[in-house]
Amino acid sequence: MERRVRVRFAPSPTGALHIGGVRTALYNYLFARQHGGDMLLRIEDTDSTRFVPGAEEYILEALDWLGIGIDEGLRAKKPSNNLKQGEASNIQIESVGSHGPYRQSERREIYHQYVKQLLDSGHAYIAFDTPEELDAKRAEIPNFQYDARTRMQMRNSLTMSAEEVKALMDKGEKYVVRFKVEPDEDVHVHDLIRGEVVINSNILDDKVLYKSADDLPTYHLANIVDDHLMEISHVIRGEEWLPSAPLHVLLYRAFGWEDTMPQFAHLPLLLKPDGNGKLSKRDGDRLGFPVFPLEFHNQKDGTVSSGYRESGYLPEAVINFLALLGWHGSGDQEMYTMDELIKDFSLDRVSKSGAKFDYEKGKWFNHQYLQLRSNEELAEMFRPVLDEKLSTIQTKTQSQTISNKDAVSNHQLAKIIGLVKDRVNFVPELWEQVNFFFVAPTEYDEKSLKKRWKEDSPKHMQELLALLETVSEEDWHKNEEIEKGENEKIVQWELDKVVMPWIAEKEYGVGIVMNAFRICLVGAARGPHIWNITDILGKEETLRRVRTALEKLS
RNA sequence: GGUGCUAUCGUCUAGUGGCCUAGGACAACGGCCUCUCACGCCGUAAACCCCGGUUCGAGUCCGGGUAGCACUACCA
Repeated sequence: MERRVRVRFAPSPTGALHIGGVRTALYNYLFARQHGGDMLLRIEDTDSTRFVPGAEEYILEALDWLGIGIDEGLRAKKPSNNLKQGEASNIQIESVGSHGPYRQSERREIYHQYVKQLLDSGHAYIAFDTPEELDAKRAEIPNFQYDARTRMQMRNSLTMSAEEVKALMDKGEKYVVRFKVEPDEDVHVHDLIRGEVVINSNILDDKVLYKSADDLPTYHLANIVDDHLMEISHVIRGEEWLPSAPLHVLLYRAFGWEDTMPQFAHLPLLLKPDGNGKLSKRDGDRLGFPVFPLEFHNQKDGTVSSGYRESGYLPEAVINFLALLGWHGSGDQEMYTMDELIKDFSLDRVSKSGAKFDYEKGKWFNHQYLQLRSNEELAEMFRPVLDEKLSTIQTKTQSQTISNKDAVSNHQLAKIIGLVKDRVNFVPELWEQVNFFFVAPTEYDEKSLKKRWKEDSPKHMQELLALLETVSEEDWHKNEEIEKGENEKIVQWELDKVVMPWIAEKEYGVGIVMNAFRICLVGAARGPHIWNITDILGKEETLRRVRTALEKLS
């Protein structure tokens, strides 16, 4: 039977969406798109005590930012990519589709019906054991498990008369509904990634399916009922669910839904970069990289978690990076657009073993995608960073160290960024590369001075100053592209034609003069090509900086 | 403790019995380019967990060890 592909991402709103969860969402999305199916988003909020306000919005906004589209269920109503850092999310949530509601807390009545079905068919029973009683039992008996061996010693509807049970329920006694697992049976789970997994039912316990305390089912029941009702064809989720997959198979069987049971695929876990174990929020804090897509302000515990977006990551880089963590394409390709991923994705190319989170590679991906963005786009992204930096400097120094601050047009900024973008991994890092264009050096890098500022340098700079003063404003910026060899171009600057012959004639040495000049302009021996710098700075500012340096360094 | 999953360079991985003298990418290292720092380009180093078995032939199949991870809640 060819079934329409319908997959779901079903997070719990218990905080920020973990990067591992993002990858799960991505794989689901790629699978759905590839098969022309539906990607649903369902919120699994059956644990009312762990609900964190804002988490739902956060999840939807994160997926929206990354371009992981939702066809059905809950999704962000309008994209909001222009949030300032730290600003609370203001997204609207909309619900689309005919299989709703898509929040489990809004599906109580539906679950009642199915709990009753299991009770009536004898696949489940009511248990009155309190958490305290269970704790006592666990303390008393090592490895205690509520199952076929022990349930007849407990307080439940199997050991009590119907009248007793009814009396207790009428009295308002809290109870749970437990799944009655039949012993001595090998349960087979067919996993698309791992193949056949067999577990004996003896090791399964009688899982709680429903708790009367908050009138909500537990994950297991809600999950199976919803996946069935929502006609989910494939369940793609983290490996941590593999041990409970047999229970889920048993549930499908108990409901009589085995013929439409979804196919399972359990994804390998994302591991800590160092040592072992699952990647956690704390690893991010400890090792200094984000574990969440977006910055998150947890209203419940007051913590703030850094995000990829706020750290300067491009969504396409995060997607590419995540896609390759646990999956590999059919060839040696590393750079993938979302469309290419959709084409090439395949569950049987998902690896079985956990993947250590390699943050360095993530940086490399961002570098690659940054180069692909236009200078204008980058200028737009960098503008807020620049404004902030400049205003702090201005208030801090109280002095007018900022040259042409107000004159930085988008065009000019884009031009500057074009000179340096290939040396940064992140947009905010641009500042370290371009700061000298906006702020004249007030001090000079010691190491550079030691190596590049020689005894003769002041004399050289005096002469260079005199020479440069003779250059007309027009010639100052003049340059032309000339062919050099096969499809290689070189920019020939007019200033080069003026300065180089002078150096040659005086036999000063290009390196020593140019580096001293560079120190005057930049404050250190770094930066783009010198004539690009003089071009951006302009004649007046260039000469001013040389004079300043001469004063300070002579 | 029990159950399950997993096991190739430091890391992500390719590899589905001969194409493997084990390939690619990140990181590292070296060189080239060059007025500087980068980028880029070129190159180097770097791995089949162990022990058996099957086979003419094993990274690849099987068994056993070992190790790592996950699960073992009225959490998901």
